[in-house]
Amino acid sequence: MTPEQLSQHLVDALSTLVDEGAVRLVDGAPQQVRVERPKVREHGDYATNIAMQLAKPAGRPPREIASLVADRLLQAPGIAAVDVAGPGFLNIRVDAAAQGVLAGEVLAAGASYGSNDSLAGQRINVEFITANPTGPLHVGHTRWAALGDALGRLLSACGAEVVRESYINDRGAQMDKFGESLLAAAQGRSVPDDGYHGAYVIELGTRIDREHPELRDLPADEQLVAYREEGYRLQLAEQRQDLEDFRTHFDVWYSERTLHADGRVKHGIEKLRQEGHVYEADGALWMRTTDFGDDKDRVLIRSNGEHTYFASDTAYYVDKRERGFDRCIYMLGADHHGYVRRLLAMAACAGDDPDEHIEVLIGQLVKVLRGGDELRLSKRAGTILGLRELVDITGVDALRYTLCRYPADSSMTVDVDAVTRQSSDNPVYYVQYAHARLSAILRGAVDLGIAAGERADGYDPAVLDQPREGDLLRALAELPRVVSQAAARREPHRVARYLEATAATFHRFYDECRVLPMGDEEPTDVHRARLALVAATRVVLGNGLGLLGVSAPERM
RNA sequence: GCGCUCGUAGCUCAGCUGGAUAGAGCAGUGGACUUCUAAUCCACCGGUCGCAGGUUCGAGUCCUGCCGGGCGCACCA
Repeated sequence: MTPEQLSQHLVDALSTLVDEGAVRLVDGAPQQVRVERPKVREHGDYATNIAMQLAKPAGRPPREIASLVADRLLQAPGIAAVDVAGPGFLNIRVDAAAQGVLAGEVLAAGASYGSNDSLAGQRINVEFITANPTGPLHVGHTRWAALGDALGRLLSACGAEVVRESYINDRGAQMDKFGESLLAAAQGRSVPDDGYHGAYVIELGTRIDREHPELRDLPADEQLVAYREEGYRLQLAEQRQDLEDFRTHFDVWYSERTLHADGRVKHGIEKLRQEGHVYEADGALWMRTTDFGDDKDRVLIRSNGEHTYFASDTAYYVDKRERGFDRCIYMLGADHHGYVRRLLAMAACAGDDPDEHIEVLIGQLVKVLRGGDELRLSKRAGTILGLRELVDITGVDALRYTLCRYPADSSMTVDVDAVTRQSSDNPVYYVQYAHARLSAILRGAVDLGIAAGERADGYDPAVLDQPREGDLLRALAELPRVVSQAAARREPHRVARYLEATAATFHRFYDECRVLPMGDEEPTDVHRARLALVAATRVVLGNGLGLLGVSAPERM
C-alpha cells in the first residue's frame, strides 16, 4: 500500500462519516488527507493529524473524531490496526501483504517509478547559468549547473515539457574589455587594470596570436574586434564543453546580441508600449515597473540612445512567452536578488500574471575553502577555481551530488581539501555503494539460478513481515511524493536526502536480513520475496540518482 | 538609511508549508565480518533551535521588535 492509497482510504472513510451524518462538516469531507511517517516506531507505520484539523470545523473533540475515523478505516482492505494516540493522532499499521505488493509495483514500473503527471501539460523554461563568455565557469555557476539540471530532470519526471536555456551576455562593454585584455596579453603588454586577469587570459591571448598570425597586420581597432570575437568563440566553446562533461546539457544557448540583431528588442518594447507601461522622460524611455511593486521605474533606452541590459531582459522574456512557455523559471545568484522585483514587475507590465508565468529562484553564493582560507572568486582578479578544476579534483558524481545536497537558498561552503581528502565518505558514495551492493546480490541470484526476484509477480508479498522489510518497503513507497514535492517546491536536494535515508534503510535491512540462500540451501519464498525487494530498491536508488544526474554503479 | 536573505550539536547541514521525545553526516569513545560488497551496521557522547515577546490545544516552522552575518539599492553590465 502506498501513502497515496492510504490517503484515499482516509478520504473515503471521512466521506462515509459525513454522508452518514456521524460528523458534520460545512465544507464536506476533505478531498485530501496527508499521511506522514512517524519518527517513532510505536507510532505505527503511518500517522495522520486529520482529526485534530477537523476538530474545530466539526465542533467536536479531536479524539472523538479520531475514534470514529479509526473504526471506519479498519474496514478498509490492508489495514492491520488503527490507534488513537495523544491529542488525536491516528496511528496506522498496514498489513504486511498489502505493503509487500509494493515491490512488485516498483518492478513493474521500472525506470518510470517515481515519475508522475503532476505537471503534465505545462511548458516550462528553465534558465540558469547566465554567464559572460569572458572566462571559465566558477563555483557559483557550477552549483547552478548541478541544481538547474537536476530541477529540469525533476520537472520532466512530473510530466512537464522542459527546455533548459542558458543566456549569453555577449553584448556590452565587458566584451570590449575582454578583447583588450586578450590583445594586450598577446602583445606582451600588461593587461589594463579594469580588464580581465588571470592565467587563462594570457593563454587565450597568446593562443589567438599563434593560431592567427595574420591579425598582427590589422589596424588596431580591427585587431581588437578580431580578438574579442575569437576569444568569445573559444571561451564559449570551452564553457559548453565543461558543462557537457559535467552532464549538464542546455537545449538552447541564447545570445543577447541576436535579440538586438533580429529586432526582438524593438518588438519587446513595442509589446510593452501596447500594454501601456512605457513612457518617455528626460530623453530616455522608461518602463513603469512601479505600477507593479517595483521601487522605481526602469530605463529601457538611455538618453544617449543605447539600450539598457534590462531592455534585453525584457525582450528575452517576451520572446520566451511567445515561444509558448507557460512558466519561465530564472535561477539567479544572490548577488542579483535586487533584480527579482523588477523582473516580476516587468512580467506584469507585459500583461502577464507574475505569480503564474514567471518565477525567480535565488541561490546563495558558494564559499570555497582551500588550505583553510576562503578563496575570493573574482574573474577579474584571476582567483578562480573553475568548474573544470573542481571536477578534475572530485569527479563528476561527487561534485554534482555535493552541490545538489543543499537547498539553493542556503549558503554552502565547499572545502576543496575536505572534498578531496574525504572523497570516500562523501554521502554520494554511501548511496552509490548501496546500489552496488544491491547489484551484487542480484548478480549472485543469477549465479544461483534464482531469477524470480526480477519479476513483478514472482514472489509472495505476505512473507515480507520483518520490521526491516517493512521499513524498506515504506521507504520505497515515498519516491513518488518526494519527486512531486521536490519538483513543486523546486528543491532537488530533497531527492538527495531521500536517497541517503533510503540507502541507510537498505543497509540496515541488509545487516539483518539474509537475501540469498546459504550453501546448499534450497531457495524459499522468503528468498524470492527479498530478492524482489532488493530489485525494487535498486530501481528506486537508480531512478533517484538519475534525477540528480549521478551515475548508479553496478560495482565499486 | 531602505530592501532581500540567512542564524539549529565542536564542524557541514537536514527538518516533509504548525504536530508526538528537534535529526543525519563528519569529528570523539566503544563494539560487530567462517557464508549475499565492513565504502557497511550497532551503541554512547554531544542542543537556552541567535535573543525577547505574540498568535493557539501545540512554534525550529507563522507575526512583531531587537542582535549578528551575507547580499543588493544606476540613464552599469
